Amino acid sequence: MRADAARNLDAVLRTGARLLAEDPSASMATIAAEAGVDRRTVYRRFPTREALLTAVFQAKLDSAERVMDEARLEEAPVAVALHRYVEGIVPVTRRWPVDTRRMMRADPAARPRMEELSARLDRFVRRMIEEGPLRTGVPLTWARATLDHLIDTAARQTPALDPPQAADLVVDTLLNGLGRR
Amino acid sequence: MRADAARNLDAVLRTGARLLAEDPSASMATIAAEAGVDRRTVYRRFPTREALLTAVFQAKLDSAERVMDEARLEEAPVAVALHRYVEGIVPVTRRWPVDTRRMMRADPAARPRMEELSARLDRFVRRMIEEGPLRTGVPLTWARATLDHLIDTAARQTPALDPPQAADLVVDTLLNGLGRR
DNA sequence: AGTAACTGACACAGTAACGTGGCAGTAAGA
DNA sequence: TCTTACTGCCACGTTACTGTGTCAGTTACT
Repeated sequence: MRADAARNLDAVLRTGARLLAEDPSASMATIAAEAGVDRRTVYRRFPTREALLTAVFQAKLDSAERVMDEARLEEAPVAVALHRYVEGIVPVTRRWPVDTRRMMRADPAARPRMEELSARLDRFVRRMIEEGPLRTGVPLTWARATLDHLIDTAARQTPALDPPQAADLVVDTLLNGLGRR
Repeated sequence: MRADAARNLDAVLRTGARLLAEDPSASMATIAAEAGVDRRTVYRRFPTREALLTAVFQAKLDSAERVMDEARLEEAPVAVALHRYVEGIVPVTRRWPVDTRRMMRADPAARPRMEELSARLDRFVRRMIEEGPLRTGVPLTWARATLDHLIDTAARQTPALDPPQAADLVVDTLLNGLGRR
């Protein structure tokens, strides 16, 4: 692929992710314009609107998977893996702000992969409960949802924080809450 | 207004809220069908699609405002007000699951009212920091966002929990986190 | 039981987005 | 410098949704 083509492809993907995140019904024309590219160029890379969505989701899933691998969710000590995962996933959320739930509805084909990642995270959370960091009584689904939302909040609401700082904040809030100790 | 008309109106509003929450581009035809009502009937109550959106938002804002009043956010002891607010707002979130952020974009006219409620909640969170429950160092925006998201999670992910239980969970997680103590 | 309000069904024009075809111009890379 | 991959632009048919008109039929309330 030629260099300019690759540049355009990347611009479309990223712009698409951004616009679709804040308005899922953003038109192909709008995305193309915002990416500084002709509408026809978008259609050349992605035959249908759905294909573009799929590509965006794939990109997000790829990144998330890589982060999980590098955090060594399955083997590393939980405390270490947790911090590393959050630190890695925050930039991914910022770069691909598309909503995961909507993603699954819009592209059923991505579901199995999505659920694989989700299950992996669930196993990690269970490990956090069993091996110490998390209280024993806490329901797995609640812990999981809380972790997801804290990450989301840190990624979106506090763009000023760099990933390590954001990870500190998330982990501390998850473990200790915001109350006086 | 006749009784059947009121029933239909309510059905349309609630169905609209539900469908629009999971797909902001849900068509009037879909909403009408799901509410068991003719498309024309919806248009009789709400001249435009936007009018329906506005009505849904108004309904949510009305409920939220009432909850804040009843929780006496400004006067009651913070611990009491917090629990009462969460307990009251969880059913509101469940009944009107529309996303607040998207709401503001879709209906700029609702913005001032929305921001008034938001500011009220911000003042309450500040009071929580000053008067004890929350740690002193915690940034207001982070505390606020965390509270909002915990409420959201409890309302959506754990439909089995009744409002008091959900409030217990939210408050405990907010103050103490999920870590071992 | 009678009246007025309300509803459902079909039909219609207007608009916006999707996806496609063709072609001249431009810029990357040998 | 030359080839060719790539782009921008205009035009077109198709589909889906919005919003409106009409009217006969039904249902709530007096």
